[in-house]
Amino acid sequence: MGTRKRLHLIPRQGIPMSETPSHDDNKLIALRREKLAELRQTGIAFPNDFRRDSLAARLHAQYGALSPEALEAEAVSVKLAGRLMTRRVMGKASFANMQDMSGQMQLFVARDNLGEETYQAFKGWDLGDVLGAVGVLFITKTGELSVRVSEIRLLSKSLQPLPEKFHGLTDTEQRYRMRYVDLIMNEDARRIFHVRSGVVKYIRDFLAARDFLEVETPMMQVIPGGARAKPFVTHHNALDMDLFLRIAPELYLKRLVVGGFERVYEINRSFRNEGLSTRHNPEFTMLEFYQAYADYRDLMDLTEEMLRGLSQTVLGSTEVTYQDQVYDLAEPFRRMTLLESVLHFNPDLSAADLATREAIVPVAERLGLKVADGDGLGKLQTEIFEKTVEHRLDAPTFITAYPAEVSPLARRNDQDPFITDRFEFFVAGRELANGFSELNDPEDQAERFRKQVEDHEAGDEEAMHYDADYIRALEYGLPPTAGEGIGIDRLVMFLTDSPSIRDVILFPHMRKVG
RNA sequence: GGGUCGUUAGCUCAGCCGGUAGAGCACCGCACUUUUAAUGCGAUGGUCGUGCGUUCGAUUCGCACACGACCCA
Repeated sequence: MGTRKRLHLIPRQGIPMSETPSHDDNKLIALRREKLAELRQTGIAFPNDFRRDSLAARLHAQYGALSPEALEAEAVSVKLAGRLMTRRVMGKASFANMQDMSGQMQLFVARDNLGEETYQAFKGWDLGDVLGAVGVLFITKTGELSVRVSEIRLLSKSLQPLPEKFHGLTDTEQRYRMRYVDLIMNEDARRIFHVRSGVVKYIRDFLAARDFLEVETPMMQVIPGGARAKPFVTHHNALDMDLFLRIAPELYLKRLVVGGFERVYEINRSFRNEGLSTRHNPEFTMLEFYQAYADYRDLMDLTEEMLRGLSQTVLGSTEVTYQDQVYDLAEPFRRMTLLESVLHFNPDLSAADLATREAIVPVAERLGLKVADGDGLGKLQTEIFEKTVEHRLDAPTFITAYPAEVSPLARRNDQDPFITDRFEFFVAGRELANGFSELNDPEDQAERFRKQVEDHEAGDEEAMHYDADYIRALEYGLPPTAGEGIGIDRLVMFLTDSPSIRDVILFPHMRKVG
């Protein structure tokens, strides 16, 4: 019971409602509870009949630039609602700041405008309380747009004291566990999730304008497919069967292309049963889209256009600052093959070192990679790429020509069947996107599934399963198609200068409190 | 999984060589009708993450555990 004093802040685990103590040993909360009890006795403690007609930010935009005289002449009446954030009491008059979804507005609250009784009540309210205020706009002698309040009411009593007004809530653990407090206190947290919403909206608009159809495919799957990853398992009671949370929507989306939805996309969660880090959350949001009669080159062009427009629209600029580095998305993205990039970043290696399994094994071992008997040339090439190149791909770069061995769902290259028509997109040393011309040869796909099953049986937990229904779908004929996945969380990290994926997920996964 | 660091008042943080803990904000009281980290005066608030050890004595030293942050695989 080590965190006794933290129980006020961290939600209790496993305590039934009925056992929740009715008293608080914290004086601040106890005092607020007493005030609430008094409210219950004198009337409706949580009224819901106040209607606002204005938002703080809109008023600043509309009236903030007016002269005090011009504003006074307009006599603008407003009704605002929001949370009391600060208060400066100077005897019979006070200033306060109220925060709504758009921003903050200063209130001038004076006894002579409200009457003694309401003014005393106002002084008894607490920071964090939700208020409704009616009044007239004016500009203070220090030049701040404010409301001269004529009526003010308490709408929701806040029992929990807010963090300190100047520093806010800074402890990362508490920010993630109690995101609601983080959002109340930290402008930057609000900004990130506004950007995130803007990113998703832009992508929907971008794809809708190009005739893509948004769909939702199963998140609970009998056969988890579409990626190399360990799935979560859950259980369906009525059917008495295990189901997997999806690791990717890919195979279902391609079934829809078979069905004639020639341009489809989905933006939603996938789940991968791997460790937590600043780059991995067990559930993450991915955009996947598929376009018939297009190849991976078309998608590289589309990706470039989308990211450029996205940055311009959401951030107002194609220049993105991430961790003190500036990336200009207006410049053409670099393109190189996987082998070219390995040679570029490993000047001591020659093409011959990477050309055969015999030559590459000692290279891999020298780099500290574990080489298994089943690892072919393509897998080793890719592992060397991941180890020596990936984190150094700073400027926006498409890497192409991934080996077929590590791309079981991608179409082989016509000239060189060892590689596939695939790319991954990197910026700031991180993979943001993965796309390829789809493998639509059902016999080749069946063969590659069989190879995956062999790997799985040999102990590779991430290897894919054989999906017979997907093969049957391909046998009906998948048009030549290209598809791509973009990690929305990582994209938002990049656009919001967030070092951790947890900064861009509202409720990131945390270990439960002891 | 390994390493490093952190956990002290509701929040943000000090706390030296081991002697039962301080500040600012918030809260409470008083004063104050244009403040904005309001101001002035006064008061309250602590199982120092948890457990075990060393010691006459542990917030401080050691070990284990919990949670978190960063780095590595």
